Amino acid sequence: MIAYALVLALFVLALKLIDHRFVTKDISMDIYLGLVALLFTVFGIWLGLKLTRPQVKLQVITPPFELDHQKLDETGLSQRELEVLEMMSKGLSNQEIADRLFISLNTVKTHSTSLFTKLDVKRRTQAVKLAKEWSLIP
Amino acid sequence: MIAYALVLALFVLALKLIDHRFVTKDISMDIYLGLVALLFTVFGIWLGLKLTRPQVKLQVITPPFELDHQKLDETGLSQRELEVLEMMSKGLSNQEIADRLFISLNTVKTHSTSLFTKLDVKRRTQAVKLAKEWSLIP
DNA sequence: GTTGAAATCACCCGAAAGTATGAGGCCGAT
DNA sequence: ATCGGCCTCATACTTTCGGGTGATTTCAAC
Repeated sequence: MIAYALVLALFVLALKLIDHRFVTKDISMDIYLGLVALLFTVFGIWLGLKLTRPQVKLQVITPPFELDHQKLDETGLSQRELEVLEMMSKGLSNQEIADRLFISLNTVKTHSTSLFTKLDVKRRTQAVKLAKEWSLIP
Repeated sequence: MIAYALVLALFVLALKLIDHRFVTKDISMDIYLGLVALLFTVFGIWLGLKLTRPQVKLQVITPPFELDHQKLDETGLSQRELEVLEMMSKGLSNQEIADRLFISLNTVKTHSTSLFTKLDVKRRTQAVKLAKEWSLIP
């Protein structure tokens, strides 16, 4: 605030100086006006930048997850398989997944096996890693 | 460019209009100057914003991984345990980790067990998930 | 010079994960 | 109507994981 007031005062001072110099030398009104306009345009640009720059904060944004349908189609994963995969990524065991999905442990194993085949991996940790890289899961 | 020229022309026109109106009415020079200054300050602000805004591109930056030493100390993980954890996150089996680290499978198991205890998790998938959230691994 | 943390390894055992194979029901497409 | 994919489940088997326990060595710190 004080800084802005000071700068403004300086400008006004400059204005007055130019005023006197030009008026005494009887130079055309248009040129004088042009100078003033130019001066305050520059001032405006400076002011605008000063006011908006701090607002542009550098911050790391975590982009919201969005499923890559294209990649999903490529893998050929079914809905159920994707669900199981997602739960794996949350660190759940096969039994916990079975319980949450109201299906048997064996069925979860079947899904996981076929899911591993489609992703061409051998372990759930690999599957999760790959699925994240391919934006199949958050 | 053309747009800017047009806007500038408009401003000059407005200036002239004000000029005529005020001069004919014989209003004080200071007020006239003040108005001009204000007008061009606003113009400057607008111009400055127009020119700089497009430069501020919205882009998602993947921040380079940096280990959170603070969190690492909190967990009390040893160097070897961290290594094992990192390899787990790459989807490697205990045997593969043992081979890459030139240690026995049993030793890897020991490390993983103590690592699970320190992170308070039960499975490697949970450990990997947590470690990522805590910036212990990329 | 003891103490303690870290790293190494071993053995056992049960639990979980993963493989192989088969099978039944459902549904949409040819 | 039959064919294929999906979902479901089962049995049997192998492999991997993880817990428990104990031991040795090294190395730095007190």
